[in-house]
Amino acid sequence: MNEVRGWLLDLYAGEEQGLVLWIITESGERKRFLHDFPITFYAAGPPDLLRQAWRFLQNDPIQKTLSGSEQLDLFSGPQKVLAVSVTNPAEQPRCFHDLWRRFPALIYYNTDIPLTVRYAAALDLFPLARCRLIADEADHVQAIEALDSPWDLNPQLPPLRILRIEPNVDPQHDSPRFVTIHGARGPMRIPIEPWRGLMLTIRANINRYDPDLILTRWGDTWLFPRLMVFCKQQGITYFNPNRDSHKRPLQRKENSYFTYGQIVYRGSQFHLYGRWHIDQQNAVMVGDYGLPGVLEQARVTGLPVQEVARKSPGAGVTAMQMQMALRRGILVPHTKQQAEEFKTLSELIHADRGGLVYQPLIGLHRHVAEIDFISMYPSLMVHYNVSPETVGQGGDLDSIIPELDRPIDQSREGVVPATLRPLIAKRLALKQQMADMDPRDCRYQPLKARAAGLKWLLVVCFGYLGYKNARFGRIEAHEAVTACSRDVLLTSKETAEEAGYQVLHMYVDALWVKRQSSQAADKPVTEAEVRQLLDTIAERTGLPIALEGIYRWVAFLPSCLDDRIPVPNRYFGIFADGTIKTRGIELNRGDTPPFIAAAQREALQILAALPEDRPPADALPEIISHLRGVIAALRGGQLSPETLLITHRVSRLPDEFRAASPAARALRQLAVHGYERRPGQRVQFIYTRGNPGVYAWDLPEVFNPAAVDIARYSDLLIRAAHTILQLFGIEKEKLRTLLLSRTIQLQLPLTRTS
DNA sequence: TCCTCACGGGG
DNA sequence: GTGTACGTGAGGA
Repeated sequence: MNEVRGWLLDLYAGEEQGLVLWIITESGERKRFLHDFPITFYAAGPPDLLRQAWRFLQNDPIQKTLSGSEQLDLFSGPQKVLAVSVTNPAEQPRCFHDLWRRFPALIYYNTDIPLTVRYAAALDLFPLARCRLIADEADHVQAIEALDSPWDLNPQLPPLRILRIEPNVDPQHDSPRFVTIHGARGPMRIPIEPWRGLMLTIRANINRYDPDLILTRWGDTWLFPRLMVFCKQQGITYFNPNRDSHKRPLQRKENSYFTYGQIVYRGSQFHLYGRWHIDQQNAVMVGDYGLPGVLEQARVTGLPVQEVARKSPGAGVTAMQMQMALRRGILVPHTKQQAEEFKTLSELIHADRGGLVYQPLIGLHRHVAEIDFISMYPSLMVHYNVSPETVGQGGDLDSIIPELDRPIDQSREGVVPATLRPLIAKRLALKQQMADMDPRDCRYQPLKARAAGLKWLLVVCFGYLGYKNARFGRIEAHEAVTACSRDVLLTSKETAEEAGYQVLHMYVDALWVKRQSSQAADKPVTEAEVRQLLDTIAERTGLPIALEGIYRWVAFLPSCLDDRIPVPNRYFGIFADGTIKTRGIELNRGDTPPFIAAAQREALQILAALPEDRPPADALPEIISHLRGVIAALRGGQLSPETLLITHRVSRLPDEFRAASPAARALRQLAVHGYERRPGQRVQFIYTRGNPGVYAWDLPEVFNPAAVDIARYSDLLIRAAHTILQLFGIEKEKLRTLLLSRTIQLQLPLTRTS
């Protein structure tokens, strides 16, 4: 018998039996173990049908044990079920599938739970867990235990060996000539032709360095698929980037799927066994929270590292809820795998009609404090115990939320709040550590990435609650949360008003307040005063709340179509420290050409640079002169084509467009030259004069700068400038003259705002 | 004026 | 094989 201490690196079903575990030992070895781990799933239904199913399974050659038992359904309580325990995890999917095909009328549970999630629920062992195991001479695990927990704030992680491989250019648009390999030693450049040489070099590097993680760019969509195709053509069987030579890498096809109200493109995937492969170009969220965030998510969700790197956080939330259900002995219903997330982006961008939206007072306001609830929806779910199985259960009707016409059972913590509680606590604790640290400290960035990884799990969980296809979703629970949120915001408004503040605006989880005009409205409100208000609100609502900041001034914008109507989410302002915050204006949009976003930002920076005691309108001459400079550069052809690029994410194939929008015309241009864009991918173009009015970026022919549609870009610039300058009473047409006239007008017709 | 299409957060 | 918010704004017919 051997005792081994180390970290759990990888876990999957073995080909012949049990689970395969890869452990990075404390002494630095990478060791493969086998662990017997039967997988149980359940079927419920009429007794005679269950008896037929039992007989069917007895005649099926897959090794398993059958038993009758009683398990808890989240909604309908105890159920008599047939338990099917498949000895070899690799055979469980097929066993279930055969049964399901033969008995589609039965209700199935625990059929599609990821292996790592089952393992975490059964043994507290999650990806990257530190563990101690005892194995026999054949490396079969006899006993294993965790030495740390997903909720440890600063766990000790294994030292990972990382091999980086990336081509010199984007293979989608160009033909790479070499790849750079960065491993044990410094970078080396390997020519792509001949592929045989490239394959041998990569193989040699993998063998020599034995990396735990191969970090690539376009490894999913280009490098590995191409290498495999090459090897197949040449009849080469010895190239295997896995650490586990018993298995071939797992390839998944590219797809476009609908989620959060838009089409997302996900390239093909190339997963390894015994080590990880992450393609930074295909791991959508990696840019947001980086490798530390991915590892953090793997630890808390129990999903494999390679999966969390490529999936959206919705999959992580589902995994956490499944794990919680397994731990509590609650059945996880089988649903055919649909879109992985809630269908709307609403909770993400605060546009949910369920959340309270207030009409702001249009115009510029001085000395305004913005107060935000922290992770408001998750906090509400925990605070009010909102869960699919608690809403509408027990308790009396006039319970906690006046607006809510149904009770929420408070006798036991629900599955969803129980899942969220440690997540919220951990994120807050990490943020607390960050607050006590110098941002230049090398430990700061990883903390931030981990906190961001957790934040995303919290953000999507609310959407899941209302998603009818989610395992633990129920629309009533979703409504309960939004009802609670409105109640909380209204309570906050009352509290603020009682404390002598005027509430200028409220938006889902934030409110903007200033002193009542009777109370020396122009005297800056102090942080200490607002903190007092915060404490009162936190006390009355029971929710965590934070001061986003105190604005020198903030401007709420009217609708572009009717300047008397305010829109709730278009505003900008300058905080006391000079920081700019903007929402919903041109520079926030991904489809604004970079030079326009930059010009708008510059205008705001000029405003921010103004001494505090001067009125904002004093910045006008400098802003106008700056914008005139931008127009001059545009006319003079001094702007690089890249800064003129408009980026759109297209929702359909070129011939599926009903309207010849600029993006559609750019797509067609690309198609003519044999360049393909799948729905969900980006297309970039420049407005040009004449037909077709666009130049699609990435076209092989050279871009002619003389073709740029200067009038059109001027219009876009004027529009963006007007968004800011309308506050100073400058009409769009006046602005056009100010910016476009060839002679400089010395007198600026300015209306001062009070 | 109507229709189509795309965007949106936070740190 | 997946499902289509909602409000706003832009561009084209």
